[in-house]
Amino acid sequence: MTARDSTDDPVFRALADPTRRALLDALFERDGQSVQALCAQVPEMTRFGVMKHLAILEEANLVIAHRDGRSKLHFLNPVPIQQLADRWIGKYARPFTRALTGLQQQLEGDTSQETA
Amino acid sequence: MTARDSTDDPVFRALADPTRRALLDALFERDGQSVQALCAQVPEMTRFGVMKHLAILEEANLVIAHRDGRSKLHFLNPVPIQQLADRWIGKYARPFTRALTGLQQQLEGDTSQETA
DNA sequence: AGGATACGTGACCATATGGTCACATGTCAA
DNA sequence: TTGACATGTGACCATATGGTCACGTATCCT
Repeated sequence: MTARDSTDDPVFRALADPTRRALLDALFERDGQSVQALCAQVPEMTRFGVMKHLAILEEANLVIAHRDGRSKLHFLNPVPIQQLADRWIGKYARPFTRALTGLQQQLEGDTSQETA
Repeated sequence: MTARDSTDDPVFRALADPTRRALLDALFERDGQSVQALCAQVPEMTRFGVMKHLAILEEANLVIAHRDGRSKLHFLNPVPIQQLADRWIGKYARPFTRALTGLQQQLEGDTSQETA
């Protein structure tokens, strides 16, 4: 339920491809790269493939780009990943917290675990 | 580079589907559910579809399952998500840290930003 | 102006993916 | 031991996805 109508679905999907993650890594190393510069870092693929991946990253708002003269510069936007970490991954990546909330629920007499 | 030969690619791919995330959520709410119980929480899909998704989650090690009599019980395994958070997402979800390292590089006279 | 450079678009193809079904297997309980 | 129940398998199909290409447009430099 919470996961299906979530707005960060495009982010999850964008991150699912290793080439796209490689592009993010490249931008992490050096921000504001052009299409060409990014192509050079993914040599096993043509420019068109890279451009498609960049478009997907842009749609997921993971990359922000603007033209500068005849080249287009790409900048990494960490905000969606931040949000993912905050409102989804953190939920699973904190079994510690989870154990605590579970304990707290028991102490407070919460019986939601028993329904169905 | 770092992202492409990464071993948590199956985890990323598994998380890319909203149905799969919904299944994880369901297991988060109540652990150790059978296929049937999980099917009941994804009513828009047949049992076979759910089983396929569960298989993918198992392959990604996000779900651990074992048979119990004539039913198969599924348990959430948060470890892969933990690792994802630790060695990938945290890198982007800490612009604070990043700003600091960037500043440090500048202070140390690091010129890697200028190459190409 | 004119050529070289850099990016954009649409068509196109192969394959991966999501989903369903008929059928088979294993398990419990009367 | 029979039947109902719960899961497993393989084939199968439609579409989404990843990738390439021919061609077009915008920009810079001389």
